[in-house]
Amino acid sequence: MATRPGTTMNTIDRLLSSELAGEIEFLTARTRSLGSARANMLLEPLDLKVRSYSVLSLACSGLAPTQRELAEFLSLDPSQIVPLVDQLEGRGLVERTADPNDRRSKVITGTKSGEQLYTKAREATAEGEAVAMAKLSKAEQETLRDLLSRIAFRD
Amino acid sequence: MATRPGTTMNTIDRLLSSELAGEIEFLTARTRSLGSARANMLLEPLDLKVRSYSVLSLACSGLAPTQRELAEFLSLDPSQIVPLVDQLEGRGLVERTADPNDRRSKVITGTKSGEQLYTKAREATAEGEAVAMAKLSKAEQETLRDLLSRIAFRD
DNA sequence: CTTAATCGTTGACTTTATCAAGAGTTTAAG
DNA sequence: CTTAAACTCTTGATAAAGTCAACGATTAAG
Repeated sequence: MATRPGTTMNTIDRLLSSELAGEIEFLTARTRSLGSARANMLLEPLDLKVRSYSVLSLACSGLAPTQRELAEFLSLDPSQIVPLVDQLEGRGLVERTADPNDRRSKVITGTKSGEQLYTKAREATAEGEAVAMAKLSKAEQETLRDLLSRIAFRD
Repeated sequence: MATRPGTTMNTIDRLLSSELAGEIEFLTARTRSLGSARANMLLEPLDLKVRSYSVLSLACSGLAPTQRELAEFLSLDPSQIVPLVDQLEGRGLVERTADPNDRRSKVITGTKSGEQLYTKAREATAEGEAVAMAKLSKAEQETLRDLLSRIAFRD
């Protein structure tokens, strides 16, 4: 399928007719690439990245996750959680507490200043999300959230 | 918000009530992480990964993309395209051709054997997509594709 | 003709991903 | 109770991916 001569088309519009452009795998990859780039920009003034923000968010959720749980939920290797928590703990934003029920595990919880920073960070990611979904109606946004949630957590 | 004692909950169900679990940014990141892991598994017998598959797909699309266009469409740095094309070209799957209109650019096109491999690879990724979207109705699948496409290519 | 901009490529460097092994803790079996 | 197996965090090695500046060749602008 060739481009009609005479029409000026940018790269994206041209390749949009490819089979790849219709694949969910590709669409999610591109969406998350653009989204995390923007989120990282918005989080930079707070010295956070998407990764550290995600850990901080769960730490401040009141759900008292262990590092193992963070790794599973965030699709990361347990060994990747260690330096993330190290850094946040070093800044006084989260705390490691030995789980009294199972002293192998360490529960990660947000400190006061951790929660204060999280509040600001949450505003940043909310803004990023608003920008990303600007072209969707509120109803469509909720539909997208529901559909993605169901395929991200099937099982 | 604490878990009711007496109920046994796995990690994912517990953390599903977190604020993070409702963020599009997080949902797309998790979806693509699970999806690309599965796609890589299914593509492994063909000695392809999601990355090389994507390049092969666009090379076989008939749209004759340049390396620059591949980079932009795939959200990659131009320097990352080089070894990807090198590898595919070394296997005789794609060809680099100097663009006659602009000899700075190199157009990437699939060879006969490249197209044959792409046919098989496309079946693999289609199966992966079917697994990922198993819990969604056909109508919901098309809705998801449309919504994602609109936020992946806004502008 | 000169200058600036673009494309592919290379190389250096940082970040992220993957994997095996170890110390401490808990669970299960005998 | 004791021993073996399984689990959690941590470390370290290694591979893969991302970022960025610079260069030769080519094209576009003035």
